[in-house]
Amino acid sequence: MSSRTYYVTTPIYYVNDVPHIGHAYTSLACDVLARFKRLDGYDVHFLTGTDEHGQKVEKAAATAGLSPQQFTDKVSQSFRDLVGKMNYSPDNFIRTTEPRHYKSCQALWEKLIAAGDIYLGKYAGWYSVRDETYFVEGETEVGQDGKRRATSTGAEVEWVEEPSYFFKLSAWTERLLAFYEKNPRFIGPDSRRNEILSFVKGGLQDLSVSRTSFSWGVPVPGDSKHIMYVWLDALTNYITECGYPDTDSPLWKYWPADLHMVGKDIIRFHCVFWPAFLMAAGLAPPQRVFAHGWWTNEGQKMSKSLNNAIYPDELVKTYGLDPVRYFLLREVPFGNDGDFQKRALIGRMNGDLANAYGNLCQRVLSIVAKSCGEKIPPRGTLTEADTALLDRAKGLLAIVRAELDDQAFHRALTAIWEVIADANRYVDAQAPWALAKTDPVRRDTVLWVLAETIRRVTLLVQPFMPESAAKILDQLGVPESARAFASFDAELVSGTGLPKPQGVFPRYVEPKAA
RNA sequence: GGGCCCGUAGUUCAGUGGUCAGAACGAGCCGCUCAUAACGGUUAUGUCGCAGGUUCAAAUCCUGCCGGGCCUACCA
Repeated sequence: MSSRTYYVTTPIYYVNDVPHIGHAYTSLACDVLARFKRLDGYDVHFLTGTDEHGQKVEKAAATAGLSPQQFTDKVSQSFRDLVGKMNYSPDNFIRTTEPRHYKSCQALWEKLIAAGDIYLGKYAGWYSVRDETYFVEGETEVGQDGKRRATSTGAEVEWVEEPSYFFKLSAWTERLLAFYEKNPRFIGPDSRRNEILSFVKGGLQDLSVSRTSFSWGVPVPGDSKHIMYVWLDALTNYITECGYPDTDSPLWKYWPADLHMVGKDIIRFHCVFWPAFLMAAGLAPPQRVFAHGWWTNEGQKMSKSLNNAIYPDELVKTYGLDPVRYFLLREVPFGNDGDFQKRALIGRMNGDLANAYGNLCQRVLSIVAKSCGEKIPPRGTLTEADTALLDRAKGLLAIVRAELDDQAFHRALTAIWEVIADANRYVDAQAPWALAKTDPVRRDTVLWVLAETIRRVTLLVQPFMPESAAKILDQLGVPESARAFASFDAELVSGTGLPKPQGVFPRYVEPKAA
């Protein structure tokens, strides 16, 4: 294994929800990076899992007539199932209810206590019984009747105080700003970085990191009335996985993580609280946190009341797995919000996959099958047009590598598809079907150049569409041992026997309206 | 209220001072026939949100306005 490690994580998903397209999207992005880095020779660790503590879970379990543990066992499984359905390749699936995680959280807690960054205080605020939540003063207003209510929900609130441990976040403002300054790539995209910066510059308040109002959580060491704040608990999963507190663990080599992929809603926890916790405990913060955007459904926000959430299994069933994977990362600049449109998905599926890429493979491979004895044709002298196309294909690896290091999936794919378009132009310009009669030697060379171009393109497609890419590489006679990027420059060998070509990307035809 | 971002062809977007403002998809026309009726060539479409200003020169910088989005702490 390579000494270059790459540790990428999804957020751990909160089990009070069934997996929808948002979860699928985050994990997909991580999966593509993990697969790419493995092919590129890194020692990769890809982690996903579920966050299983908190009041909502405790309540939902009670409603379902289950113990919290039974309840989370059940819901956690639906996220585990998503891994298979979407063909993700995590190295592990962590759950915050695992004993090793309790140990890790408590060890971190004790470190923070020892460092003087956690103290016992009082948590006070405007509590709404109906909403079961606290509001800060600014989120409430006093009505005509003299009663104070939460502005957002309209529920009456009362002043409540409870003992709570606090993390001295206020003391970290300057150190965090210095950290962001020194690590300009810590937060992506830039728009989010700006938001975090202005948030932190506004000054930080101490953070309540324990609760006494419910019990489904990690107990605070030495004070069993308290359980840990779910975010302190949840974030810690990233180091639990690496063996914390045992820094001699074989997995500790992966820390600090190269990338925490998150949705834009949880960026603050990852970019402010998490590095502060880690630095306070004397641990290195992650290298980078990237926040992607949200999907809307045909222009509308997805919500429970509209009942318009998009579920990955339904998409996969209708359109196939790889087209969905491709669409999600190609359609929208990663980091922006995106609108999910059926029409757009079908357009990508038919235009980019079936017509451009699939048909390119098919038209080339079928001539090879018919005219070259089902073998990789011999390669003759290369013309300028040949080397021009081959050079563009060769250059793709460096481009895709750079784009993916910026999480610019859409740009990586655009670059690959430009070469596919070049290849289609090249087919028309060279017209191998005409060369069959006039110059079969030249025809063979043209076909070799095309097959070789498809090989390079397809190696790079692997992380995005693993199954489809594998089928194409099979049809090109590329052995599995030659599919990592170490073999990127190992050109096709003339004379290699080939199987019968078969279409890999079917066109999508709308079923007759019911 | 404060802060950040956006408004460019039918659609999605690229373009941060300087050739006639670009791409993709969609549309029209032409070509090809190897291929999943796929592929290639070509044409057309824009008061670059509005109004001022700076400059030899602005989609690109500044100001104001209109429209839209996001952030503004313990509820994941």
